[in-house]
Amino acid sequence: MEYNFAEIEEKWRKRWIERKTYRVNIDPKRPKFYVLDMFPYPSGAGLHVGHPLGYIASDIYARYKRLKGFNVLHPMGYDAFGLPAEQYAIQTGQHPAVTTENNIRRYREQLDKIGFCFDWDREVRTCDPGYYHWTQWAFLKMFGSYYDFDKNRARPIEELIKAFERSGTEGLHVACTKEMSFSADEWNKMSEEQKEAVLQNYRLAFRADTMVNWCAGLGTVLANDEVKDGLSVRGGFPVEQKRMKQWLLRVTAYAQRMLDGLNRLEWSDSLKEIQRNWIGRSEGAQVFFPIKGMEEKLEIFTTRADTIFGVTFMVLAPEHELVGRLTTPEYKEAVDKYLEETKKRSERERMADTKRVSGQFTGAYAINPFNGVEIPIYVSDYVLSGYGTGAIMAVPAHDSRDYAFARHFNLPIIPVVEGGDLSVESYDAKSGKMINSDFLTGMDVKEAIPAMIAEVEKRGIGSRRINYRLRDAIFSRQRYWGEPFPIYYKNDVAYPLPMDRLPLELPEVENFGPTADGEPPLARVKHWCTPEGYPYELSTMPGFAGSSAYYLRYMDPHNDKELVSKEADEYWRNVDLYVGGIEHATGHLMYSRFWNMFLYDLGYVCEEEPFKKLVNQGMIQGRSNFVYRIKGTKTYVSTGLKDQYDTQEIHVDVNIVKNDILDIDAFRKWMPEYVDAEFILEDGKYVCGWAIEKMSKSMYNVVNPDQIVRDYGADTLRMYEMFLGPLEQSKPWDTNGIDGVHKFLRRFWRMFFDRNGELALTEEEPTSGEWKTLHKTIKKVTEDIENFSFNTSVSAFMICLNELGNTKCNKRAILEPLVVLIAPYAPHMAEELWERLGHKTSVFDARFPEVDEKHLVEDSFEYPVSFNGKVRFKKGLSLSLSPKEIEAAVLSDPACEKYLGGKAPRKVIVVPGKIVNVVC
RNA sequence: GCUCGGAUGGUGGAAUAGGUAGACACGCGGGACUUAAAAUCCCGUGGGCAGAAAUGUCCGUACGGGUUCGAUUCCCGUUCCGAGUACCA
Repeated sequence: MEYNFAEIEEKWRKRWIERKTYRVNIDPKRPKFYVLDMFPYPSGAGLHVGHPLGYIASDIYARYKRLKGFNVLHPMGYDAFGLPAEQYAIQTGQHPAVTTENNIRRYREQLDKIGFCFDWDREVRTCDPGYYHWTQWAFLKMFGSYYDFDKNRARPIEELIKAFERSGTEGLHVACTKEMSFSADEWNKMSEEQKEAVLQNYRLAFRADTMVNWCAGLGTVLANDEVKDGLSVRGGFPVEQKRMKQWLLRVTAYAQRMLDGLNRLEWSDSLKEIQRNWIGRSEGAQVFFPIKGMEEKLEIFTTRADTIFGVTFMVLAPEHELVGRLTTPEYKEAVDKYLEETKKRSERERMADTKRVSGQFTGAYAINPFNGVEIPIYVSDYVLSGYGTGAIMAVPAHDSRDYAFARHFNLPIIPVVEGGDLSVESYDAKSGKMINSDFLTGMDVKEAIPAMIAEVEKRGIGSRRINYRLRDAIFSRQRYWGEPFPIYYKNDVAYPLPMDRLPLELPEVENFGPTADGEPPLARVKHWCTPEGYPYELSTMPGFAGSSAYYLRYMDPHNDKELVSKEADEYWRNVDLYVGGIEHATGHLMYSRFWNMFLYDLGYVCEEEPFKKLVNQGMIQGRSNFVYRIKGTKTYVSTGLKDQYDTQEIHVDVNIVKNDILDIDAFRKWMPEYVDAEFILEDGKYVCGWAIEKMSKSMYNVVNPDQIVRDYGADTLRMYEMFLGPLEQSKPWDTNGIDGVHKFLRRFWRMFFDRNGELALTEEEPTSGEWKTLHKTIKKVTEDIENFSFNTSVSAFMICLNELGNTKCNKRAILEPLVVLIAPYAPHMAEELWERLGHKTSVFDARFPEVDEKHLVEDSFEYPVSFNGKVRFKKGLSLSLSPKEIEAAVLSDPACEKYLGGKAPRKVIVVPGKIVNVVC
C-alpha cells in the first residue's frame, strides 16, 4: 500500500469542509485559546513558499492546542484596502474591488491546498462595508474622546467640555497638540466654530496643520513608518516635507502606556527593543532662556542640564516660529536666504550629507540664566522642528554635532566635564567630574543632572520633562481605495456623521487618479455630501486603519450592532499567540496596541493589550541557480570548470535544477535561445552555481507552494518548511532536503501496512524499549511545540521512526498515539490513518498523548564528575584521587542519592579526565 | 555612529541552570536487490597522525585572552556578517 498523498489530501480537504471540522463557537465549558496570523494583503503575484511559513507554524500550534483540549479560535481574512490595487486601477482602469476579489480567490485556493485549520466562517475583509463600519465607528469614538493624564485613560470629550465650562483650562492635565490657557468665562463666550477649533487641540482623532511626508509619486501623504531612507516603502518614490491640513491620531498620548505595557508582553526582546526605540523616551529638562531685548523667552529641551555652563550658542530649527521675530534687520537677508536653501533640500538630501555643516547667525542673543553670558542664536537644519521644542542649547564640548558646528563657525568650546581631548573631538560620555560649573563643580555627571534640574525648578525657569520621539499618526490619505471618513464639513468645521448612518460607503468613481488640481479622487464624485448637502471629507483612511482591530472582529464577525459583543469579547478576550513578520514592528503592531488601549479605556474591550505572545517568523529568501556561458558561444560550462574559460553568469530557473544539477533537457526547452545549447560537464553532470537572493520573478528563483504540494503533498511541504531551521531565523528556500522529509512520511505510512496493503497492527504488548521510544518522542515533541522548536520536533519523529523501524514495530499501542502526535504536522495523513484504525471521528477530536514518566526511567546514567588530581562535585565536595575514594564519594553525594533513589549502584566507572559513570 | 542579534563539518542545522560537540537530514562514497531504471534497504562520512585491522592518539564550535577539574555554552577584547535606527539635543 503506497502512500498516495494526492488522493488522501484531496479527500480530507473535502471532508473537512463538509464536516465543518474547524468551525468554532463559544464554549464556556472549555478554556479558550486564540491563535492568530497576520492577515495577508492579497497581491497579484499569489503566494510563494515564504508566505505560508508562519501560517504553518501557527496551524501546528492551533491543532496542538485543540488536541490538548482547548477551544481554539484560528481565523483568517484579508487586508484588502491598499495601494497596489489602486495603482493597478489607475494604470488599467480595472476597479480595485475586482482585482482584489480575484486575488483573494487565488489566495484562498493556495491556502486551502496547504491544509490549514482556519474557521472560514469567520473570514473578514477590510474593504467590506460591514467590516469598515467598525473602523469608521472607532474613528468617530476617537474623534469624540480626549486623554486625561490624571486618570490615565481616554474619556468622552463631553467631560472635557464640562470642565471647560466649569473652570476653563485650570488644573487640567490632558493630552494636547499645544498648551492652551483660558478661563471658563472665555470658553463660554466662544462661538461654536471657536469652540470646535479649541477642541481639535484635544480630540484623539483631530485635524491639524502639520508637516507631513508628502509623496508626489503616489500623490498622497504617508506615515513615518511608511517612509524609509526618504523614499516611500511602497513604490520607492521620493518623499518630501510639506505643511498640510491632515487628520491625525493622538497616539503620543499613549506613549508611556505603550512603553510600560511592553514589559508585560511575551514578545521577543528585539521586537520590544524596536518599539522602545520608536517611542524613544528621553528624560531631561525644559529650560527657558531669556532673549536679549525681547519679552519672549526661548524654550529648549535638553537631557544634559548639567552642561548648562558650557553653552556657547543656541540653535533654532529653520521652521521655528521665533526665527522671523528675533532675527535682527542686518541679518534678515542672510537668514532668509538660508531658510530658502534648506527648504529646497529634500529630506533625502538632508539625510545623505549629515556631515555637512550649515547654518546662519540671526544677530540675536540669548542670555544664560546661570551666569548672564550673552549667547549668539543661530539657525540650522541639524535641529529638527518636530522633536523637543525645535530649539537647543549648544554645548560643543560635550555634543559631537554642536562640536562640528562650533568648529565650522569658530565658536568657543568650554569644557564642563573632565575627560576626552577637545582638540580632536567632543567628550559626549555621561560620566566624569564637573568643572567650570559654579555650584556643580566637583560633582559627578550623574549627580549633577538632577541637581541642576532641581535648581532650574527652584528658580522657576523650567522643569523636569520627558520627551518622546513618537509622533502622532497622520491618518489621511489622498487616495480612493480606503475607508471614507465619516466626517462632513460646515463652514470648514468638521462634524461627525451620526453613528446610525454608518457605514459611509465608498462611492464609485470613473477615474481612480487624483484630479487635475491635485484633489483626492473622491473630489470627482458629483454628490459626495450628506443628504443635507454638506460636503464629506475627501481623503480616505490609511492601510493601518483596517488592520488595527481586525482580531476583535474575528470574535464576532457577523455582528451588525457592535464591533464585538460583550459575550464574545469576554470569552475570547485577546490573542494568545500572534505570528507574523517583524516588518510590522513600528506600524501595525504600534497602531493596534494604541487602538486596543483606546477601546479598553472606553470599556468596549476587556484586555488592555491585544497580543499576549508574539512570534516573528523569519523571511524565506530565494536560492538562485546559475549557468555559465562561454562568452560569444552557445556552450555552457559546469561550475567547477568555469575558471578555465571567459564566462558570463546567467540566472537559470530553479525549477529545472535539482540539488544544483541542471536538467539539461528541460534547460533546452526552457527558452528558445537555449535549444541548441552545448555543455561541458563535470563527471557527466552539469553543476550549477548558486547564490542567496531575494525571492523574485526576475531571478527565476520563485518557488510556488502549489508545485511543491503537487509533487510531494501538503504534509511534506508543512513538515519540510518546519524542518528548514528555527522559525524565527531567516533562511533560504532550498529543496535539497525535501526528499528526506517526504521519505520519512512514506516510511511512517508503511509502518501500518503489510505487503498486501492491509492494515497490519497487532495488539501485542510493546517492549520496554518501544514504550521508551514512544514516550521519549511524546516528551520531546510536546516540549518542542511549546517552545516553537518545530525543526527539532521533526527530527524527533525521524529518530522515533528509526528506532521503531529497527525492530519492525507494528504494535497498535505504540503506533496509534504516534498518529495523534504527528497530526498537527501532517494532518491529512493522520486523519486517513486514524480512520483506517477504525475511528469514526476526526483525529482532532482525540486527545494529545501524555508522557508517562515510568517508561522513561534510565537504567544507567552518567554522573558528571571530572578527575584531575582531585575531584569536585557540583555540590562542592572535594576529595583525593583514588578510584575507590571517588566511588565512595560519588555514592555518598546527596545528588547521587537522588539519582539512585536509595538503591545501591551496580558499578561505578571512573574515567580519568572525563566523567564518572554510575550504572544501576 | 548608536542599539540588538549572530558566527559549529561539503550543506541546512542539533546540543547551553558549564559535563562524551556534530543529533536529525541533505550531499558524497561503498554495497544489497533488479535485465535495467525508479523505489527500497544496509554500511561509511569533521580534520591530522600511527596501524593490515580492531583501534589508538592529537587538533577542532570565527580569532586572542580569562574564570573553571572541565567552556560551543560564562566574562573581557578583536574580526566579520545580519537586522533596526539615524542629525532625537
